Amino acid sequence: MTHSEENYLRAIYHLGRDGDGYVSTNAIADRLATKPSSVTDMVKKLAEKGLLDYVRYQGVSLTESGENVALTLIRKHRLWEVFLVEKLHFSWDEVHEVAEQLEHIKSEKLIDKLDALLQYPKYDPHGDPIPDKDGKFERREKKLLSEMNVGEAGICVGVKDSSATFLKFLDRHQIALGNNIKIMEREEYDGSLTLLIEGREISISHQIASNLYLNS
Amino acid sequence: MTHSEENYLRAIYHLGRDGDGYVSTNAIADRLATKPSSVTDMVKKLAEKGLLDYVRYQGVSLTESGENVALTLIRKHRLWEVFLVEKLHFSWDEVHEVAEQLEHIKSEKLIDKLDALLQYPKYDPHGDPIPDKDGKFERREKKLLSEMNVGEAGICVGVKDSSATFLKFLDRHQIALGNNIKIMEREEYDGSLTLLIEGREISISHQIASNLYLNS
DNA sequence: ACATATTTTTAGTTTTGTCTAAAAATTAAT
DNA sequence: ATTAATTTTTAGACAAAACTAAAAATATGT
Repeated sequence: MTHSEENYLRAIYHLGRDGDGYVSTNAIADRLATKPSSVTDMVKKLAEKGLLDYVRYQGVSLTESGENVALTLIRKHRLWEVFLVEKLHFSWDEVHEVAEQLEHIKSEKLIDKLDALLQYPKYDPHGDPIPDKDGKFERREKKLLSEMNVGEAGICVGVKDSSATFLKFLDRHQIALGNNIKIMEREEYDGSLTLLIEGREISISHQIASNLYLNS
Repeated sequence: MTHSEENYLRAIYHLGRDGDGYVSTNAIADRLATKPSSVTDMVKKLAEKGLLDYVRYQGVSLTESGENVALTLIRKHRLWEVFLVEKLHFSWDEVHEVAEQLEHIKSEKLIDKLDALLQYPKYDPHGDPIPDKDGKFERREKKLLSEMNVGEAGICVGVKDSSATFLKFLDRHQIALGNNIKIMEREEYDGSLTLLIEGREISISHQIASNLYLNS
């Protein structure tokens, strides 16, 4: 399994999550910043290896073994992210890039020991669940802040967009996972919300609200 | 800088250490388990980039910038080895393989933070010195056990051979870095030694003795 | 339904790092 | 010193993963 093949599988897994499972060539190309023709080539190779189901002009979906590989990668990626934040004091907007490299290190023992060092975390720094050795993970109940009603409250448990720009925005506005958030008001005109976060009152746009998850 | 290029530079650094600095094509090929013709190609490329001095049919030596790259890699490799032993409880014979992968991770911040987490160690688990950010390291005074005289004593500070087989041998015979060792007797016939290690008496062959360093 | 637009695939290149086989240079031996 | 052995380099090929440009299939709009 090469780095490149692994990157494809992880991308296809993520793209399949928010869809019916079938992923288009263009979608993969976009996500990996590559050309559709390159995707076609790679997708054929992965299908050969039994990691993908592929029908020409239709798209691909992960086979069971493909999904297993993807879940192992995601496990590694997210464990490394926890390590970087907890042990090396990286901020949550800096970890993705480095974890993307670390996830390709091949050593089962390494990842199991790392898991133990971190005391078997269930969620990464962005609130995403970490699969266990068998690829199982808790699918936590959560809902988008933008879809909640005035008066409701909850704990911030995740972000939908985990780009560095968004995460830095949250830092600047002192919004963090674990914060207690209550919706005080919704502006009809633009959908912006007034929130009570850990005692402070703050106003955020609809765009921001649609990228924050609260528990439910 | 690709993984492969980095591997060549590190290999050339190590081969240059125990020699006059000039390294032969075959020596590199052997160390990297590749063919001499491949080495010639790569060596040309690295010379193009100003990392090596290369004269056809003569061999190569690192330029200053080549040596800097090599020292950075060695720094990363050895820091990761310390991490694996200290934090993840790997044994010293298991770390090399994994560190060989980890040393290629590109993130200056990562390595500085790791250095801090480990409290700026000066030596790796095999007693080899860890270069600092500027590539400087202490060249510790040490001598081979095989070259010491009966009656002399010292602390075990390093191994010359750091292959897994040798390290496991030392484990089995309870010989570890930091141990106090005194030479009790030398057998003239085969050069084997009787040692007093931390109170225990033990006999080792010349081969073993010529791969153990004591301080001096 | 038909023409047009979009998506996907094919065909043919490129780059990187490797290889084999053969040629050239260097080193060793008698 | 000339031949033989070894080392190193060249030349040509290959696999992986990407690309461009053009062709084929699918989807869309009126």
